[in-house]
Amino acid sequence: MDQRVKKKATIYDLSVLSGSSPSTVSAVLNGTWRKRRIKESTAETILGLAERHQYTTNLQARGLRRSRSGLVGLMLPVHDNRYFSSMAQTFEGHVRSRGQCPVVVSASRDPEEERRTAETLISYSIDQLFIVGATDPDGVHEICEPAGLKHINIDLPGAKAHSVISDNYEGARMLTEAIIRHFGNDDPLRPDELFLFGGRNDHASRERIAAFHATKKALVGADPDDGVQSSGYSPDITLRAFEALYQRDGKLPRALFINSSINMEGLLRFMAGRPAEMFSELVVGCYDYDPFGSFLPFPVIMVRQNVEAMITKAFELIDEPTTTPQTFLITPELIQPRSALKGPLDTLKDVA
Amino acid sequence: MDQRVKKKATIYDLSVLSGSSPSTVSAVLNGTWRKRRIKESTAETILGLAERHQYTTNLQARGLRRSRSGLVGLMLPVHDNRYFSSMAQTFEGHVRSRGQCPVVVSASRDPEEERRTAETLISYSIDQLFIVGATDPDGVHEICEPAGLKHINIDLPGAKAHSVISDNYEGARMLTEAIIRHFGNDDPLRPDELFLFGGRNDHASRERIAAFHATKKALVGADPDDGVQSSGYSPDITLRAFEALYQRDGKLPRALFINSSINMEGLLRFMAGRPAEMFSELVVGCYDYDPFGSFLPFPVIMVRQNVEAMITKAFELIDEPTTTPQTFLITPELIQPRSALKGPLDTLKDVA
DNA sequence: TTCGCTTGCACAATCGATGGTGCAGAAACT
DNA sequence: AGTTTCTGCACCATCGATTGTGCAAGCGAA
Repeated sequence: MDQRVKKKATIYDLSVLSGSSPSTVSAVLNGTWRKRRIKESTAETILGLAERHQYTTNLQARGLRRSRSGLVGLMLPVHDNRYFSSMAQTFEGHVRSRGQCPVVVSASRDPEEERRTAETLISYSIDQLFIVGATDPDGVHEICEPAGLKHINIDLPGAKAHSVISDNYEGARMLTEAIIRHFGNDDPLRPDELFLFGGRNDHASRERIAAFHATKKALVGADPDDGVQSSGYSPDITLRAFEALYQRDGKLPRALFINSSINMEGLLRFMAGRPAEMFSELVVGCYDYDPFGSFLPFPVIMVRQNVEAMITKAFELIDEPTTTPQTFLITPELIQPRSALKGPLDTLKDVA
Repeated sequence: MDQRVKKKATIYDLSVLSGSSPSTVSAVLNGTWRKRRIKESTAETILGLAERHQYTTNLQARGLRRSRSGLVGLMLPVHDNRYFSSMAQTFEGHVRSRGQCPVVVSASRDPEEERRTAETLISYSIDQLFIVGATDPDGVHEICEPAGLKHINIDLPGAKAHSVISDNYEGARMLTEAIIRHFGNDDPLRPDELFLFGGRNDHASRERIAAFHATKKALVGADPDDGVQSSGYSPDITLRAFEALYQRDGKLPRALFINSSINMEGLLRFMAGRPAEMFSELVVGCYDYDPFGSFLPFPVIMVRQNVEAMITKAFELIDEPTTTPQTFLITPELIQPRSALKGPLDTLKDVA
């Protein structure tokens, strides 16, 4: 009856067992049997057999035939970061609720890796690809386009496909303003007391830096050229930038605008081994939200990008017929220090 | 020459173009052509054509034929957590270096979802499955086994397949001891001043709770029954547990053992809106490492599970012929407060 | 009784790649 | 020259599911 170490049952096995043809079995199992005018009793027989023999569809075969796979891809720069991991979590929920299978991979912010990854995913006939924070979105587009793969950019925009991104300018404006206002009028911040760290030459960083400049200039009157220290998206490079500045000035500035939580880890590395008092006067604004980061011993104002809204919008767009590429801005949210917000995990049920 | 919107080139297309048979083309493209005694010049011709026409292998077709896919699966409870996201990051590195394609999915700590997910992955003929923190590892095993899918448990052990897990007892022992010793002899901790929060009825929690009990009893002399508050792996349930305790005692205990970083987020929620001073005397031990968590305004001693070692060991084991299931313990590391450790992201190259 | 429609299903091609087998023609050997 | 051994490749079945098409049996109507 049951086949222990045997291979998995196929429609051909069930065909023999049921006395029906493989095509009938197939129709019954994939739900198209009414359309094919299969008798109810036949269907029941086959479904019973399928159950008993633990039949499961070979999705590679189906995918080959249909040239779709039911897989939906999410390409991240990295996993190990709360912004991107919450993206993955949210994405999974959406894909699952559509009855498809989420596949999350990271491409390390490497344009070459991004293209290779896209190619691999295409080879598996994934149905859609969500490209998050790609270094070279248009390069990926060039891979997806000829393959007829629907794709959309998230977090960093491309010119060849729709993009859903944070309103980085507005977010950085809010954040810069909040940092400055945090000092009040008694002891206002001077231009050389607020620095920006992190980011590289991508759209998000450029927007944020522009907003930083403009807002700083508007509110504290000036912004010296050395106020921005690009240090990539690397904790260690950021650490070295802090060390260099500290070396130069003999102290840290009173206020920091940190371009991402990854760069913020550079600050942590700078803090490690140094006395806590050294940071007691510090005020930090961080473009990204991390619940633990929000409770550091000094005020950390954060910007939470609206991941849920971005993913939702992306799903809306990706199904639409292709039009000329547009970029959609999603306004992020300013988060006051010491805030523990709900996240995608909160929708999961849990038992104590 | 090039086919714009056309479908992707197949070996049949190249077969026509090159004048060779499909099987020859196939052999050339998958590298087995020397074994098949294909002339070098023939191979070159075909490779040239493949290049020119942007041929890429249809991996679903290959997978169907070979009944393997080149996909390696990682099943996580959730993405949005530094422990699991670092697991994903590390895993990806390993899989990539083996020339395969990582697929990361989460199953929400739901036994049913875990089994469904495994089944889906099997339907895609994934080659191996790494099962992380599964609620019901043996249930997943029952799915993998008949399908002939190599699998291994990580983080939470199963009885039916090899498991690689943290030495939870030792980790919790170290952590409990470190918490207690943190108070020194001047003002030693009393039994009713140290509570454990979080966890559920799984192997890891049981071990940790056992070590907590034993160590606490050994070092502070006793451990009242109410010293352990299971609150699942949910921030909100943990929050409510804190609130209940606070309600009861009118204050927080001086020391907390928190079972995971997810539960730690429950503490953050408790902190939100309450004055920082309320926590100035608190000492926390957290079983999990989160770089931001390490720098909270009170001492947070953390346990970092050795993800790299666990993944490495798991890869070693999964290739070996199946023997009787064994559990391998990987010793975690005690992390002093205010430590910013390197993680899997540090191996990535970055540009400023 | 015969025509025509419906019901219920079987047949067979197809998706793209793989790999066992077989077979010409050339080269080597007797 | 005849036989054996390589070379170099073509042929074809196969993986499992899908789907357009065809067709026999059943049934009602004329």
